[in-house]
Amino acid sequence: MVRTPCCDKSGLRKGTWTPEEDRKLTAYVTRYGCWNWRQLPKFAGLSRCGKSCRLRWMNYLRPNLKRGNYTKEEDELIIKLHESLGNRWSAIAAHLPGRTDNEIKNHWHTTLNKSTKQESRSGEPKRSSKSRSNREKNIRKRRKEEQENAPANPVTQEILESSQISSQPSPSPSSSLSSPSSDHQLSSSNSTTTTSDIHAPDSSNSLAGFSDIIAELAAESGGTFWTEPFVTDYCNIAYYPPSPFTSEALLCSYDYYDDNVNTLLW
DNA sequence: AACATTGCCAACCGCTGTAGT
DNA sequence: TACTACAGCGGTTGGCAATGT
Repeated sequence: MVRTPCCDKSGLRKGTWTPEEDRKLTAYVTRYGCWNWRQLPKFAGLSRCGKSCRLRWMNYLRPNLKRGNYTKEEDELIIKLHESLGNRWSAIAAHLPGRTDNEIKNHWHTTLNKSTKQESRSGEPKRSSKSRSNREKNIRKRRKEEQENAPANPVTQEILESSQISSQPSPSPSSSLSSPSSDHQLSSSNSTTTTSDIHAPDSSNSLAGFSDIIAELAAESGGTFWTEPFVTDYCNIAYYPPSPFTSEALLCSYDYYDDNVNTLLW
């Protein structure tokens, strides 16, 4: 993960998502769906690439995501599925509602992989893949520090690089493992997303009286209020700007959110 | 107390498959 | 058929907290 708050060449933000960015993305996707990840950040007022937005939504902001400890049953299921499916994490995730492929993958590499290896070769001095990767990580770290501290002499640089032991694993035939799109049951991204696909806020919620608040906020925030999704600090109300599909702005309640999203938003 | 190592996991990168033209 | 754009996948990275020395 690249957490350092920085911008890439094209001015797009990278690294950790801020609560404000989360709010904007959540507000936009829940209202309009992910009709086009590439274009979405522009309309949602985010300085992120579409890919990053998609990942953030799928792995963290999406409603009904299960977070926290894995149950024994889940662990057993993952191990079993991994035996039959291999590293097809999205296919495995399809069997565990509320869990994302990324989360399962992390869990596998940090916990399950270790325990399965321990079982398969007990007696042998154990060296988990994780600790190996950590050693490699430290080597990389030191190497990086050395390079940063090293004088910018191209010859020295070349010698350093040529003496490096590659810590990169050999390329795996990941392409052969790529799952067909039919596996992607969790996919919420396609251009034909309908309003019923979207967890649309319940418009029956009474919002009378909030228009004044919104008008006030609009005055306070200047022009940006009308160009970005906005979540008020006062109540479970979000303001949505016009989308590419509708010219009407909308006020919506967040009451339908599950605990995860509520925690994030409030 | 200070430093080193390990574990966790969010996020990025590069590649592939698919759909549209 | 070839090309392009996009979504999605799996591998990898690296920040940070916890733990060990």
